[in-house]
Amino acid sequence: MYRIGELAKVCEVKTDTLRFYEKHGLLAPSSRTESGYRIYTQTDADRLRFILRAKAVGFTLAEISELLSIELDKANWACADVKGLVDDKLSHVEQKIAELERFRRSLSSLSQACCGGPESAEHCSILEALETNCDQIRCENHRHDAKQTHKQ
Amino acid sequence: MYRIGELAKVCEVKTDTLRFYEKHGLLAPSSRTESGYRIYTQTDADRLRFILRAKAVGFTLAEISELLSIELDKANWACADVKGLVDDKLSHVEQKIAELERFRRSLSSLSQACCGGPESAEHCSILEALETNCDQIRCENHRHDAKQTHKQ
DNA sequence: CTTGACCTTAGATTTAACTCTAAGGTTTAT
DNA sequence: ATAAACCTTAGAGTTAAATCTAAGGTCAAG
Ligand SMILES: [Zn+2]
Ligand SMILES: [Zn+2]
Ligand SMILES: [Zn+2]
Ligand SMILES: [Zn+2]
Repeated sequence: MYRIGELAKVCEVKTDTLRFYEKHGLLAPSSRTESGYRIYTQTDADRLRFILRAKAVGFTLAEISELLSIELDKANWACADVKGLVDDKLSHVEQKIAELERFRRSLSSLSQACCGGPESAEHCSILEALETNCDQIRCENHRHDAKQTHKQ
Repeated sequence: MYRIGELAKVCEVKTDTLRFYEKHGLLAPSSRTESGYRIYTQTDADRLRFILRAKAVGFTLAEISELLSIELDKANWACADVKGLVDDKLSHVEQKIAELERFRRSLSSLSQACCGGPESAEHCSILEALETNCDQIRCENHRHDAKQTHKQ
């Protein structure tokens, strides 16, 4: 039996978070004291840990709600249903990774094209790429107009 | 010279977006008609394309504001400043990718541990992993209690 | 001269997951 | 018995980047 602050401490979340989960139907305390304080049982704590593990693999709270309703009524759901949720999430995550990979490659090209030195940005390859077309980044370092080479 | 709807069309954004960029200091039309309609010049259009290219490589609008203020006053900024913005963004993107990669690996393990069949989820490896510890996923397929093997 | 496409504004709504605030009641220890 | 720590509620604020709404003004064509 835990009060909200105790459960929050053992699970390393804030009391606000537990009230938020309750408001959103993810986790309600099994009972209340006469004065209205929330009382969580071990079962409640286990449910919270389920939620936190699901969060740790990337599920949103809406998805976790689905998982919890399956968890509470396993007999009426199939492995296919559970795996479906996981696979949907997996492909979503893979899509997001692909987008970020595109960002990473573009940024990396931009970075490599710029000397990063103390010279004026008037001829910075990064700015030039953004002015014209990011696909056409000249990956060799740009030259600043002065005859002197870049300071190292 | 474009009116808002024309510029929106050639750059494939919504008029709402252009008004939003104006409200947030990213792009203001060079003038207005007597009746208040926005008039964008070619320079304005170029600035919009700069913004859109920067978005395409992952910069937020706040970061794009910084880039734009450098772009408008290149002589007083160094390559180092520009490259710094790019490198900060790059490491941020890499961090985000790393997190999503952890999600991807966990989800992939979960997916592989589940038969995905029409059998009851009572012994689903995915749910068991979320109940106990996601790090200890048995990657061989679980067995359902019935003697019959899973339907293919 | 009216229809329809386009434009104006300010402000509300969306999404996700909290986080914070204000104003007050309860428990526990000293 | 009083102070500190804890609890309660409803509701507002945060972040990012739009997107939508309402109520109304402008302009070209037929
Ligand atoms: Zn340089
Ligand atoms: Zn440079
Ligand atoms: Zn199965
Ligand atoms: Zn399963």
